[in-house]
Parts: sequence; C-alpha cells; structure tokens
Amino acid sequence: MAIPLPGRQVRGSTTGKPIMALLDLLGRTWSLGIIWHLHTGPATFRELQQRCEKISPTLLNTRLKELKTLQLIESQASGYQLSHQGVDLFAIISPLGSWSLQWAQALKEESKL
Amino acid sequence: MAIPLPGRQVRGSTTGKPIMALLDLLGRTWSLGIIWHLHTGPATFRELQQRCEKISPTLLNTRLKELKTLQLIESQASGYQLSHQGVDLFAIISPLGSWSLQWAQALKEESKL
DNA sequence: TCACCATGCTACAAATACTGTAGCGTGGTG
DNA sequence: CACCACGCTACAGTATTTGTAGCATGGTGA
Repeated sequence: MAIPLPGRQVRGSTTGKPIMALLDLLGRTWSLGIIWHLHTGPATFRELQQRCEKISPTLLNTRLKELKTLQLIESQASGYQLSHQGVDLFAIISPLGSWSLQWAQALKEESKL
Repeated sequence: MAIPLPGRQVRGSTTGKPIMALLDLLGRTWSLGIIWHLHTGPATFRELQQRCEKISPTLLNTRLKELKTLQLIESQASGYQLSHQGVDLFAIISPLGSWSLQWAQALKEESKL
C-alpha cells in the first residue's frame, strides 16, 4: 500500500488534503497503536513487538517504515522513538486514554438498563 | 470482525483495557473518517457515502453498525449523527485538522533540502 | 577462533478485511 | 401504477494482515 503523503491522492480520497493522508495513515492497522506504545519511551524492534502484544514482525516493519518516512518516528541507537512531530501528534491523541475509561464506563452503565 | 468492546479481548490485545478497544476501533479502515465527516452535521446513508469520497456501501454499513453499538453515533430521522460521546471524541481529535497542515508543511520543507 | 546468543528483519502461504458493482425491497410522488 | 430515490445486502474479486520459520549480523565468553 502506498505511503499516504499529504498532497497526494490517498486511500479513500483524491483531494490531497493533509487531513485525508493523516486519516488514511491512522486508519491503518497498528499505526495508532505503535505511536501509543512508543510514547512511554524508545524501544527496540523486539521490545516494541512485545509492547504491541500481537503484531506480526512483517507488519511492524512496514508500519515503522511508513512512520519514519512521514517523520513521526525516528530510529536511534536506543531504538525507535517518537520524533518531534510524533510527540506533537501524541500530545493531541493522549486524552484518548482517559476518555476511553469514561466511555467504557458509560457503555457498562447502559448495558445494565 | 468482532466489535471491539472495552473489557473484552480485541484485535491486537488481550488485556481488555478500554484504550485497546478504542485503538482497535479507530484503527479500522474508515472509522476515523466517518467520525470526521459526520461532525459537519447529520447525514443520510447516501450523503455520508459521498462525504467519504470512496467508501463501499458494504463497509460503510458495517462501520455504522459498530459505531452505533459503541454509542459514538446514533440514527435519527435526519440521518446518522454523532452521539454525545461521539461529539466528545471528535472534540479530542479535531486538532488533527490543523496539525496535519503544519505536518504537511514540514514534510514539504524537508523534501527541499 | 568458534560455538552460542540475541537482535533486526525478511519470506511466504494462509487467513481475513475491503472494494466495486449490481440490484432488492420499501416508501414517496406525479 | 409507472417512476424515482433511498437504505442497504449479495457476492466475487482484490488487497491487507497474520503467523511461523528462519536468515544475516554483531556481540560475548571459553
């Protein structure tokens, strides 16, 4: 699958709008997960594989290449880590953690009725 | 594919943590896109199909069912729309719009060097 | 120097998810 | 009653993801 570059046509959209490239990227299996699991600090390939409980090495590598190309992560001696942009992106999505808790709670309440 | 309920085992994680269910959900093709395109207001099935430029009706319907079950959207006479929770979720991710612009800009600068 | 590891990553076939097109059933309008 | 638009389903074809095995490289210790 082609890497979703802003300005280009991406999966699901021909407009080239950056948000569409981003939605394509984040909508791919594990993209969000990798960013999420990297925010706790740099990780080697195998360690990242463990943080993401069940990702296949094939796909992990594919996603890492995409994220690197799109400058959301970078690889250093210490392993893979979020880039400056990656940290910014994580800052936006990090509230999802606590939001998901109250969402889970609400779903639970609902199922009681 | 089973709907990712918080508390259950989901694609990629066995812990049952709500954030994992959420990441599974949002990582599915078009989930984010549908939420994104719904924030501009309610839409009928066919209209939503047009807002999402290239989604197949099969998948659109599948996602709508998931999102409805998970209470992120609801269907009214006016069509599908974000639920209260859906609006909350959108509020979190809406900065992605402007973030994507500066990201696109940064990628463009980089490619000049 | 050479067995012994761990690591990053690739190969490849099987399983699963998504697309695209056609079209069904229902309800409204002239 | 012909005609249309709508919500949605069927289904075959295609693309993506998984799972397992394992290769190549770079230490480490005997």
